Amino acid sequence: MPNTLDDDELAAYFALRDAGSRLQRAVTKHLHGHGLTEVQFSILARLGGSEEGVAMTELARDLVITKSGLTYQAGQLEIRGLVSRQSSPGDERSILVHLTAQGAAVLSETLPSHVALVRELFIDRMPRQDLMIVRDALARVARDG
Amino acid sequence: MPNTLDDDELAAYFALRDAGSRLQRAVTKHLHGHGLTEVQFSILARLGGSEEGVAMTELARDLVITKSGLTYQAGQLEIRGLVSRQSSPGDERSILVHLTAQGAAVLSETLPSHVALVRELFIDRMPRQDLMIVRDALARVARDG
DNA sequence: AGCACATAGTTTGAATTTGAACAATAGGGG
DNA sequence: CCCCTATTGTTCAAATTCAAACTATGTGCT
Repeated sequence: MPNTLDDDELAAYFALRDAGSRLQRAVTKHLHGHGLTEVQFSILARLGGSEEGVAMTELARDLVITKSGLTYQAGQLEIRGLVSRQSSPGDERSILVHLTAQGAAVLSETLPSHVALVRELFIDRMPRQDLMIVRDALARVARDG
Repeated sequence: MPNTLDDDELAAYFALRDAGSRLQRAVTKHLHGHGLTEVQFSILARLGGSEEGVAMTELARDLVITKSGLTYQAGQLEIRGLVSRQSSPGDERSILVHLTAQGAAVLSETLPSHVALVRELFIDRMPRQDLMIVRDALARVARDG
């Protein structure tokens, strides 16, 4: 394991970092047109798949953001009426975050064009076979264990 | 081009976003131990390959950050004596940023373990053949033109 | 029960990032 | 040369992010 990267390795590393940056930038710009930051959208998207609500800590872990950052953004979304927070029946410390009807409406307004953008910038730029390899390869990156 | 993503496509999208997040998080943590933010490190790394200096706008474009953000971080690095700024001989508007000797020292202290980390978390987690596919596929993501 | 430790979420203040407005220089056409 | 527009970099205020300290609740052990 030498402490240098050859040209191919360096190119792969930069490709990953640049692809992530460029895609994030494009997505951020698109979401801004819908009045959402990327973090806010990812919160709504994650809540969209859960009728029972999601606890703050789990939400922060899933979205790879800090707990304090989530507290701030959950507060912003709550002010706008897109999510609600209620303490968990089982654990008095835990707060379950839910999508409100209004939040669900914003999500379904935003999701189709978000998906179209992801398809245009990422999915449709490579053959399906390569996409599968990328999926499996990236799933192992920086994964614990 | 439907406005939904099938399971494979969704998995690939999340794999890219999550891989980027996890790798960034690990890299950020490592660099913090060397007294650098990721943006600061990327500035030093980019300057490391250029003896003539790099203009602010070009630097911001290469690193996919805003110009004002770069102004701030270049100022931080200049205060610490790691970079210097001087107006370009050719264009009076342009500012060329250079690595100082001290900046080069910090870079060469940090780079080997950074590279080792990238190798451990990314490069060494997939066969070389897949790495090449990932490199080529990601190079096309969200690329203009 | 009582104590120690772990976990959930918030608060706080500082650092960073952003977008818009701004000042200065460059370049092209009349 | 003069105007018009584009480009370069900075400044400013506001928004966001972070890490550390903090409060409150759960869990296990004795």
